[in-house]
Amino acid sequence: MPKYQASEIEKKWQEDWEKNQVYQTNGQNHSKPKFYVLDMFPYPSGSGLHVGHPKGYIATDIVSRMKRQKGFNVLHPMGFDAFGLPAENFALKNKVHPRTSTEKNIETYIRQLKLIGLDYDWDRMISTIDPDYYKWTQWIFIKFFEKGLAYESFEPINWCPVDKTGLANEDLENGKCERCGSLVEKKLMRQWVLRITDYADRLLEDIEKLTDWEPSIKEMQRNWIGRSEGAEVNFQVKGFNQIIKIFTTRIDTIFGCTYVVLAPENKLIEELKSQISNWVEVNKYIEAVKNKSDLERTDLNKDKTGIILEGIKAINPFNNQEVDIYIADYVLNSYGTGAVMAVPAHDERDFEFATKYKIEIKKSIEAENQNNLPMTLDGILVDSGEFSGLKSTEARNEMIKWLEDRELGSRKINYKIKDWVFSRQRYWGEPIPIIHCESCGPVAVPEKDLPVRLPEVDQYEPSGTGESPLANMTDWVNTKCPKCGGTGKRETNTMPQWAGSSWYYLRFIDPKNDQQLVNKELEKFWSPVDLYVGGAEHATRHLIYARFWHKFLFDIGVVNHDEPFIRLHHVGIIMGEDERKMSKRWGNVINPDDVIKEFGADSLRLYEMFMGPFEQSVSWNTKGLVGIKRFLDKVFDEVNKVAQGNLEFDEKDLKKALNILHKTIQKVEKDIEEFKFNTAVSQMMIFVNSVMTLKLGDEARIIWKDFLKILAPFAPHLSEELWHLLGEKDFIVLSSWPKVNEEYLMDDTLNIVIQVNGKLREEIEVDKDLTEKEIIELAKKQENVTKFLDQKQIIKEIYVKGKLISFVVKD
RNA sequence: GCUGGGAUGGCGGAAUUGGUAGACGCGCGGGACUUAAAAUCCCGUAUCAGCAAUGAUGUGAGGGUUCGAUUCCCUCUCUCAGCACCA
Repeated sequence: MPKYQASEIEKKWQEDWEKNQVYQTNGQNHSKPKFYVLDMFPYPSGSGLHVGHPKGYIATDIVSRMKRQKGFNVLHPMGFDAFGLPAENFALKNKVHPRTSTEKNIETYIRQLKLIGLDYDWDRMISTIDPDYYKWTQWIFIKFFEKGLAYESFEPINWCPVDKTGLANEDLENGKCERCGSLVEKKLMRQWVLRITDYADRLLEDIEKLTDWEPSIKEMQRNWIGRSEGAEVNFQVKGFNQIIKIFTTRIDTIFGCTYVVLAPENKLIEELKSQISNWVEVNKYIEAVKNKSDLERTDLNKDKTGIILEGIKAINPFNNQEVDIYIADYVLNSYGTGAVMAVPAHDERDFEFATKYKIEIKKSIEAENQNNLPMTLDGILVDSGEFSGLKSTEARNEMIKWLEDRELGSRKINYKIKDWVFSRQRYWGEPIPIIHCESCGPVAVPEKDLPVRLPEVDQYEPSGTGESPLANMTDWVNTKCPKCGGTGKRETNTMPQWAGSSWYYLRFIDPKNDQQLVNKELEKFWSPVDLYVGGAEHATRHLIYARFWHKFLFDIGVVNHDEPFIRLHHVGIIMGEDERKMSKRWGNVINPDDVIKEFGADSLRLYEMFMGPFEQSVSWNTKGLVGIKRFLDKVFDEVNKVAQGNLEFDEKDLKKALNILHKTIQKVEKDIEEFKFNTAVSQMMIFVNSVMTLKLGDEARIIWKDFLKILAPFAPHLSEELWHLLGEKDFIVLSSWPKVNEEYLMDDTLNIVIQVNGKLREEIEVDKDLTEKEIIELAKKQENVTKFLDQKQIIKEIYVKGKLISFVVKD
């Protein structure tokens, strides 16, 4: 008998599949239903793939193969997100041009991915660094610019001193740079910003439409967008024209307001400067705050600090009471109006501050059994003038109406999400297609001049001055204004890593189109992406950005749907054998190439699916692979026996085999749909363990062929080999998925469990045609049941059809 | 602090309209084959008592609903992830 030689088999079929182009998507065939399944494309780092990376790719591969077998026109493409910091830093470190190193890395990735036997249509591969690709990234930017959604801003932004670039809010983790972990500084600089806040409401509301997304990811997005409903209230500065606008979600507590706080960066302070009698001290405080890092400022454990503005008072519009004005760094300038009304009795932060600075604490809400201050729950208003006695919820509506009638404020919704800081002071990114003209201001590069190619430079290290390395390229920078023909300078900032990935899924539909971003008819057929799989770390980054761009493209008529991804699954991380994240630093990285060499790609695929629930993180365990290899060995040996023929036959066994086969088809199909790959694999093991003991004669060929068809998405190479061994000429990967025959699913007998007072006492096997009455009578006769029924009164008999009988007895 | 998950044998994990807890795999114990080893095959494997039949206990802790709870409700502990002075 031959032995299962994975590497030979895999090489042979990979070459054969490629030669016959079995995985090429026919983009024009719209007669079959479509299925677009997509992996979050990787950025090709220098260290290549480790075994954790392909887990999600294997899952989508299995789904796409099953869908193909079920008659769908499948689109399953792969590409590379090749711009951005990691690629550039790798290149800097290794003293090569980023393009050279990136292209080399892409080659490595493709080689590794091909070894795994994934069914990508490589003809559609895209790379974000390809000028034919980033032409359209730039085109989208210009559309944003034309619609006023891309604008220049001069506000202070997050600046990473190590990576030497500005960052978006989404690029931070606990006040540190998500890439390199350095403390982020505030830096005042010119930057391009995308007005994502204009879409905040739609991004939030449409989460409801994403019924096939995991709830956890949706919740993260909701929190990130952070909508809060409240009111803006005008507090006039006594005796002056200036108005302090504050934002609050708890206007019902306003009669308890005893002071007002401005953020140290609030521009109003400069206007009030001349009225502030202790300006010297105040200015000192503001300077001190400026020198603090963001992390110091936002440290929750620290004491709250602030300073009173002497000489001025604010007036509470509801009761005309004069209250003190403070500045304090616990108020953020970047949220709401950068000013708050402080109600120490009903807000923890205000309470802490008021206690420290001995400010009056005035109660205006009462709730049952809540006597301790601060009391932050809703309740009944007290000492609140005409609003006393109202419930908080009612009061909020009434009081906003009151304000609006008098034009002293209005209903207001605020979001935590900030506009997207979109420029990077780095070399390796898409140039922002803008020309600055002395007379016209910033002007978009005309569409016919796209792409604006990233020039080749010798020095691409970041300058650290806030200028992009491109600024030194005078030949490139100096140009003509497309509008007036006068002298112009090119924008030298580049786009962030996230730009290219915010729309790439559209390009796969029509990757070679140089006339438009995507053909609208093709887009209509293929969009949206039916299944999208990738890491959970993208929940509030890539996935929000991509939804934002997609909605914009929808608004300008480029796409036909307003959400890009119908169904989303996140893949759980594979940890090292030491239960730490796989990393060079820990020396626990496992390379798929090595695993494939030793066990074969099919074993790797099956093992990664069998390890545990798909979404959960699990540790790698090489011993676990042994079990999978044994399983595939068994399949190989059994089918070889079947191929040799001369097997014994038993009619009863055939019935059993058909029963287990069809149960397996049904379960595997359902499990793949539900992303429960681990139980699909166990079911296939159950099938093999039981069928290998049966006498099936020549019928075995039929049984095993059907089984190979459902094994094929998991272990395509082995299945293909054995399929041909059983005499088939066409490819199994193009065969049709077996249909479940209900007739074979029926069992002849039922196992009925008998309980007495809820305790399991006996199990009986009965004919499936017996009536309820007959089964109960039979149950009562069982020795181990009579034992417990004896001398007792049966007060209840419960029968769960086909499953269980429960007697309830009393002495 | 807020939000969302999770806790089941020695290990990874199964079990959903409340109905046989521990499927499948690893590991471990015993046996067969072998001069021997590996591989392979067979049997066993939650805990306690028992030769066994069987009985008792058992799904993070405590309570509740129910004939019956890993599953539903209440209280709590631990843990993972995301956000975090967002007014």
